Amino acid sequence: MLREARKKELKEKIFLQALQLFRDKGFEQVTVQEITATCGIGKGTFFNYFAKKEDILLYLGESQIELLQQSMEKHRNIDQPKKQILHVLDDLLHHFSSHSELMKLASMEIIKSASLAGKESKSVQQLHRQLASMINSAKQDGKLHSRWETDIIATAIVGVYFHTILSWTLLEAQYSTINESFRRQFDVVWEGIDHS
Amino acid sequence: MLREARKKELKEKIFLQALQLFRDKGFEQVTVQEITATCGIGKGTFFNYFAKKEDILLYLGESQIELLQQSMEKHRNIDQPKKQILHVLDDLLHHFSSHSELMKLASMEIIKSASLAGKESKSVQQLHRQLASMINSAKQDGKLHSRWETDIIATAIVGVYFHTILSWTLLEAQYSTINESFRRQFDVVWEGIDHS
DNA sequence: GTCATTTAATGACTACGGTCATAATAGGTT
DNA sequence: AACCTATTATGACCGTAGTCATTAAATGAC
Repeated sequence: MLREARKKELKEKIFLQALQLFRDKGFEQVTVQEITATCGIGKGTFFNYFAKKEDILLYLGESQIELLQQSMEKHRNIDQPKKQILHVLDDLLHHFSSHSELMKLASMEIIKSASLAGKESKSVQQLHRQLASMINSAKQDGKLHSRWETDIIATAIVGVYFHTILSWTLLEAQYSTINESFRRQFDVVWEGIDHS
Repeated sequence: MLREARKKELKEKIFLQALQLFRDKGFEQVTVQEITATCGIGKGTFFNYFAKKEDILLYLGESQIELLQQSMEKHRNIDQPKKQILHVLDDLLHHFSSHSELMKLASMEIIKSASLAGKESKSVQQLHRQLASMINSAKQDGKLHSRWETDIIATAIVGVYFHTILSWTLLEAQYSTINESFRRQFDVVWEGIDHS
């Protein structure tokens, strides 16, 4: 149906224009009026695509899922599960670092909406799911021996990852610092996971 | 000066009335009008004391500092630094648990404002400082031997603590679960800290 | 007590996020 | 084409956070 294609196209347009404006002027300084004017549509139309202004940031978080999948594809043939997961998460961290200001805001919104809704956001769920799938494969291929259930392992890793992101937003550190800190934390956690 | 006393008194009144209303109806459902009406003052007066409605939540976070100091006093004479710190942080967690809804919101605001301001909030700074002071005392008394600088140790512990808080807001878990998880994480970190 | 000055209180006003009833339009049906 | 229905666009409108010029009050000097 053409309808669907148009809808998605317009949503993408609103999303991209909004991001550009946010980058230029900062989230708070951009009004919904401004976004819609830039897109050549009426103000009300915005809210047909995003329930709240903040939802642009949630969508940004969700759009990282694509990146995640690309990265998993890229590192599909790495043998050691630890290395594989580390590479994937490092890709995410790296991307995060190159758009840090907006990504920080997006993280806040993801956490906030998750804590208000009492359930995890789409993007966190996805990360969890993809990690679980990597871990399961590794288990089945005999590359990982652990007494923990896959879900528990995935949760632990997501926890470390988010802790890293959070520290970053708080400490305003460089990518190299954060990455280093992440690796150290990951080492500790992995030691508890892998009983090979 | 009487001026100062009155000011503080009114700020406290606004703060307490606002908290009560937030608890009754939820943060979003309470208007500034309502808060000021309950206090018998004009709407504009609110903003002489708190720059934003959200700042009530930040103030709530800061008010935990008192609790922190009380707790440190209470456990001042515990010999082992590990036990001492664990007791203090457990007190904080426990208090957090008994006002969890508001404290979750407050945590979000603390993190948010910290990430926007690019620096840590008062409450986080205080926690860091007090931990550092405990650690330093322990070092000087020969009760703790570590190759790490005091600040690094304090940062690591604050990190674990905040990770715990964050997990809590995301997972909607019970106090006992969270507390258990915190102890485990703390054990791991402490192992890296203490080289006695 | 009176005047001057600093500080706090106030509510009309502004700007923006979000709603909603209505208008426009696309797709399908005959 | 003519009509009907479901979907999308729209901007007037509403409620509220936050501003600000003005008023009121407190403090201090003489």
